[in-house]
This record gives sequence, C-alpha cells and structure tokens, in this order.
Amino acid sequence: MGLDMTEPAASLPALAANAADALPAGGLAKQLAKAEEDGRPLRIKLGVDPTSSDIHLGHCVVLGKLREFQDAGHTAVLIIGDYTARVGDPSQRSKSRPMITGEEIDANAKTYVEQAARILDMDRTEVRFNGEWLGAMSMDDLFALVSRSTVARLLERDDFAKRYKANESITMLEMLYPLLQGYDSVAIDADVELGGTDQLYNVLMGRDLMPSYGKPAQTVLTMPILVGTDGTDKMSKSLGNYIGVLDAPEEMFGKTMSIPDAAMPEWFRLASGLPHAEREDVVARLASGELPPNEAKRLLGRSIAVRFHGDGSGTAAEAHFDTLFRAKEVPDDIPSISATQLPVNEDGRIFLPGMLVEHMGLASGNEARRMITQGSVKIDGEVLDASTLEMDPAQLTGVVLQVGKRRFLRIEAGA
RNA sequence: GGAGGUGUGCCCGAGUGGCUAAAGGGGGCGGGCUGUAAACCCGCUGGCUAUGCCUACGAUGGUUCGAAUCCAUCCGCCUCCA
Repeated sequence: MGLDMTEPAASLPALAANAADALPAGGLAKQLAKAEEDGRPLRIKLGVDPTSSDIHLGHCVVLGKLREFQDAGHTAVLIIGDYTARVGDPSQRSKSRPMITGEEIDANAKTYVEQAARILDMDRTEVRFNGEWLGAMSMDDLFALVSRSTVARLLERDDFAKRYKANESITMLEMLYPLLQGYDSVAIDADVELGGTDQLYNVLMGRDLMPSYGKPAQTVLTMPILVGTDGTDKMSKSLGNYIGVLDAPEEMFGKTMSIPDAAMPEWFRLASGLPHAEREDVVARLASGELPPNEAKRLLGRSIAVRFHGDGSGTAAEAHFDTLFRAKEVPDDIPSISATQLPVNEDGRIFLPGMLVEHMGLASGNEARRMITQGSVKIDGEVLDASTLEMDPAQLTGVVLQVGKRRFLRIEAGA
C-alpha cells in the first residue's frame, strides 16, 4: 500500500485548512514528512459515539476533513465507541447521560457507517469498535490506565469544572470517559486524531497517554463546531436545528435559506463542500458587499444540495423553493390521497381535526383546531372559516388542502 | 453516618388549601412584514368529535367537601460536617 500523494508539500495547507487547533505546533507537518519518508500512510483516528443515528452537517465537518486525509493517501480509522457509549461523553452535557442498550448501539453504529459512507471512502476506512480492546481489559489494566491521570487534571476540564461549580452531579463513570477514549489511540496506533473543538480535552488525553504506553504521541487536529440553522447553538438533532445527510435536496435548500446571515461565512467554510479557494472567494465577496446576502445564501443552499445529491439537485431544489415561497404556488410533487380514504363519521361528514391529524401529520386534534382557528388551513388557496370543524366529502374532493406554508395534501376524486 | 437544602408543564421559573391546565420568561408553532435571514408586530402553545370530561406539579399512601400547596414513607440531586 503505497502513498499516492502527488505533491505532499502542497497538501499541508489544505489539510490544515479550517482547523481550530493543530497541536503540537508543526506536528502535522512533521507527521506528513515522516509518512512520506517511511512510505507509509498515516493512521487518522476519528472516534464517534453511536448514540445518535442521524448524521448531519455538523458531523460532516470532521468527516469531511477525514475524507481529505484519505484523498491525500492516508488511512482513516473510524472508531465506533460502542464501549465508551456506555459511559457517555460528558462533553457539552449539563447532566449525566443515561446509558443506552447494546441493541441500540449496534443499530446506531450500522446506520452511522451507512451514512458516513456518503462522505468517506469506505475502501480506505478501517472501522473498529472500541469494545474490542476496552471490553478485554482486566481490572489490573484499568488500574494501570486510571493511575495515569489525576482528579485535579480531570477537573481542569471545562465542562466538569462548570458542572462541579454549579453543584451538578458528575459520576465516576463519566470521569473515566476521557481515559477510555484516549486509550483508543494507544490501541490503534493513531498518528493523527481528528475531532470537534469540544473534543480537545479528549484527544489531548490520547496524546498524553500514548508515550506512557511506549508509543509516539499522536498529533491532534480539532475542527470548529458548526452552528445549527438557528445560527446560535451547535447543530444537533435534539435541538432540531440540523440538516441531515439523508434529507431531501429541497429540505437542505430550504433549511439553508433559514439560517441567519451572520452564519453564512462559517457555513461556506465548513458545510458547503466547495473547494477551499472557491469558498474563500465567496466569503470575501460577501464581506465586501459585492455578493448580496440573498444570492450568497442561495449559492450555499445549492452547494449543500449538490454535495449530497449530485449535480442538478441544487437548481432543482431552488426552483422548488421559489415555487413554494416566492410564487406561493402549490408544488407539483405533493402527497395525495383518494377521497375514498377520508375518514367519515356516522353522519357521512368529515371531522376536520381528526382528518388533519391522520393525513397531514399534525400532532393532535387540539393542534389541528388551533390551526383552523388561526386561519392557517387553506382549501384551494382559500382560508378556511375559523369555525369549521366538519365538512362534506364532496366539498373536499378534488381540492388541495394546505396547512401552514409547507404542508400540502391533494385529495383526488375517484377510487 | 450527621445536619441542612431541593425536585413544578419542552426548558428556566412563580405559586404554601378552593378564583390553578397552573403567573412570567425562553423555546416552539401560526399569521403579518421580508430575502422562509435578522429586527419588529399580533395570536397560540396538555389531551379528548368538547359549553363538558380526562391527565398533569419526583413516587406512593394519607388528611380534607376540596391538595402543586398539609402529613407520612420512599426515590433523585446538591451543600456542609465526618
């Protein structure tokens, strides 16, 4: 397995681009030079927790970086933290995490790898579960590991320190996390470890541990955390401010349009998937006022759609968006049901709240009543009278029902 | 082991016997304006074919005509002391 780096010297700036931290200073350059000298690819570690099964753009920042290393000829070692997931990474958590079950972990890991394949070159990816070595540890091994750090050292960690100060609980188990995570680097002989900036402490722990196990210390590279579509909080599934890699192109475009202007430069850099030079050019023109914000955001939306759905998907998604929100027209590809599927009560009439819950995804009858009362239900573009709770099937046949701005349902005549 | 504190709706947080589906804020949703950005304005924000009924204030049991509010036990979390 030889290196096929065409121009190793030139790959350094690109590989370090966007990184929040690259430690120690100059470490990456040395690693790259040494790899070339030895004629072997570097082993690039990325540890992931199989606690959530949906990969979103936030995860893609670091996955994308890993892919860049692969493209430069190096080996990706993707560690599924099946064992560490039992402990729970305390990063960014205000409370202790509940432990999750083995089946959940397995299922999450499987979907994670499937989705990661959209970013990574899986032929060049070594997927490992850390239960492989952590599960095999004896009590003696554990003693040896935990004796390498101290309580004071662990309490230096910002999130522990904050929680400790705020009188919140910190379990002994959680304090084990950085050590176990760091041990992964020992187990797989990592040369470089990637992570988000929230992982800095963890990845440095790996760097600290390796020499005491007689291995050269890894270089660490942390990537900035992408803000979500709200522009303030870290992108996460639980906050609902995310764009998933499996989202439809229209969703990707639409969600991108909703981000605050201030988040655009960051998104261009970390999420657009555009080449380094191009995205920097866009950011510069946006800052100078040469590129209007709306146009920039549209470009961003198209780029993201294209990144995951290929050429053409961007302009198609944009057209869909314009139909919906600019022209306020009904899009072509809306779901439809047959009038015969409508639920009918004893009087042969349709109870609207129930129907909206059943066919248009509203959370409850009360929510549906609220929508009707607030005038956000339209039939063929006409706002439904606020007091209407029942309708005859004939009135609903062959119409387009709309709730809010983006939920549509066509009711077809015929069987 | 001892002493004390605390637990409210998605989150924060008021509420110490009926007027409490529970103030206020945040978030979210809907509408207006717009570039589905921001800012701003208005409304809504437990469930139920519903002038009422059900569920809900850590858990269980009790006192009372009536409990988030009083009592008992238990559980979680925190602080100080050992």
